[in-house]
Amino acid sequence: MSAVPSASHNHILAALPTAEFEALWPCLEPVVLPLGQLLYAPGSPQRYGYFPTTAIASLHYVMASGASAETAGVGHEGMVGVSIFMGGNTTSSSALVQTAGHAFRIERGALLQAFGRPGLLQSLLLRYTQALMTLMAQAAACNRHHTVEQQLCRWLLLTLDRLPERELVMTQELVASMLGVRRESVTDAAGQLQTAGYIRYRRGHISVLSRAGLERHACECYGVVKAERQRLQNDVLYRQA
Amino acid sequence: MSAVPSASHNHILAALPTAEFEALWPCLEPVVLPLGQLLYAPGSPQRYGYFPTTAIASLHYVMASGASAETAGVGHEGMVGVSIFMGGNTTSSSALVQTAGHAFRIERGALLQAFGRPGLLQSLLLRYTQALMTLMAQAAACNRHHTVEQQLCRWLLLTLDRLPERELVMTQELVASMLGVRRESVTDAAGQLQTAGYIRYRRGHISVLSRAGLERHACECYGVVKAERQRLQNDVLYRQA
DNA sequence: CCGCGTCTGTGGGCTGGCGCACAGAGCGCT
DNA sequence: AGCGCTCTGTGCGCCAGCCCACAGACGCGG
Repeated sequence: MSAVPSASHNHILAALPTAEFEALWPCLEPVVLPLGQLLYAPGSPQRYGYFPTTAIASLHYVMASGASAETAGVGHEGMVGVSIFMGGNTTSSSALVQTAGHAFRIERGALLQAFGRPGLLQSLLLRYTQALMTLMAQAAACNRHHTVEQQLCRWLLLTLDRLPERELVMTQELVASMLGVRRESVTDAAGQLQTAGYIRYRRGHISVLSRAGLERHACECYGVVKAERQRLQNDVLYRQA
Repeated sequence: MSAVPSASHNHILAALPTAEFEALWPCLEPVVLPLGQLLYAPGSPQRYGYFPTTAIASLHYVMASGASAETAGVGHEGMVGVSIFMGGNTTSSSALVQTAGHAFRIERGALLQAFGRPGLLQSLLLRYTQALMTLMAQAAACNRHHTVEQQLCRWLLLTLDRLPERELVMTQELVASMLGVRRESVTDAAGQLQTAGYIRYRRGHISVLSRAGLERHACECYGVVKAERQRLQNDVLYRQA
């Protein structure tokens, strides 16, 4: 995590035409995002937007009781803080860093200004927001209908897709809070997967041994999300051409 | 359902300045939406956007198994088909008419054009889309953590808020498919509420006798959604001024 | 006014996930 | 090397919601 990854690691920034990128560049500030950092608290105004390069953020909805659920994850394919340009100033969700890493952040005002200028950025951001809605819709259905084990597989795969390694740094407690389930349920499910030989668990580190196995056990949601990401990516390339 | 309600019944249309509304008006076509009509199938391109006046639509996510879940409802406060201007052409959700009534529809191209013109419409639509995301995020959490009875209360109240009457035309089967649960679970929950004297059920008609009772039994989500709607409404009024 | 189709109520068995409580085990730190 | 904290494994009892099957009940159309 020492060298700052290039801005082009973020798909949205990478898709911008040179002129637009150069106009934006002075407003982008590289930041390190440590595991667990809260990027937005629900209801509070958002000062910055974040374009992750190697970090992964997780959007959560937190209820009055303290129970919560992940509604979407954001990695290098997207941006955290869409409500800045969508209007309304605040979200009812909170965003926290799920995997430590780098990102570029931009001040609220600068983002608004850039969004207002005609150009590709606006349509990229809107298109991404649309993809985010798809994720959320699916999270709702997945939460209702799929088992914890299926969801764990899906979640592991989605996280893995955004990482260079095959190992993630993550306690079961944390995974549980991501999925919005008990820690013990995760222990159970992870135990199954370990017995099956798909993963190996050791105190805050999960190594994936068999993607294929996980994919077999994951719910359909994984495939759908992956396809949507691909579609988004294609759109971006197409527009860039 | 005979006379066509005025376009001003839709909050977005009502909030437009006269000039903008008049530019849009020729593109708006009043339509009657019968119960159960499918406005969008998942994955297929969307030809029209809809601004409900008295109708209510329901956005569903349908899984491969056929199981589904409501991700958000859309009434006179909003618009169906935000993905037209957000980009990406299709949604993975389907939209169907949950309560028969009227709406104004607009062709995809006309909507895009109107959205592209600088003016209030664009920010109203974006602001509304943001509210929609809030709904979806909450649906995800609510599905995970709250009981069917709580969700039924919430759903009844939210629907009631958009209707002039205190009675809704709706079989339990249909309610079940909205909530993404079994019909029997709805029968159970509705039975409880009827015993408590909050509602009266008769073959496809639900009469609400005590809002207060429902509100006590609903999960916190109802209050949150209502507050968000209010906030949206205030934004709209503010911008108009 | 009668019959039939649809909608609603009920019951029993089953399972996934929750809540709680506690035992062991790994890792970091001194 | 040893201590202590946190993370992980396990074992209960419990309940909500699912699946399945069927009986009654309402209401519409002939």
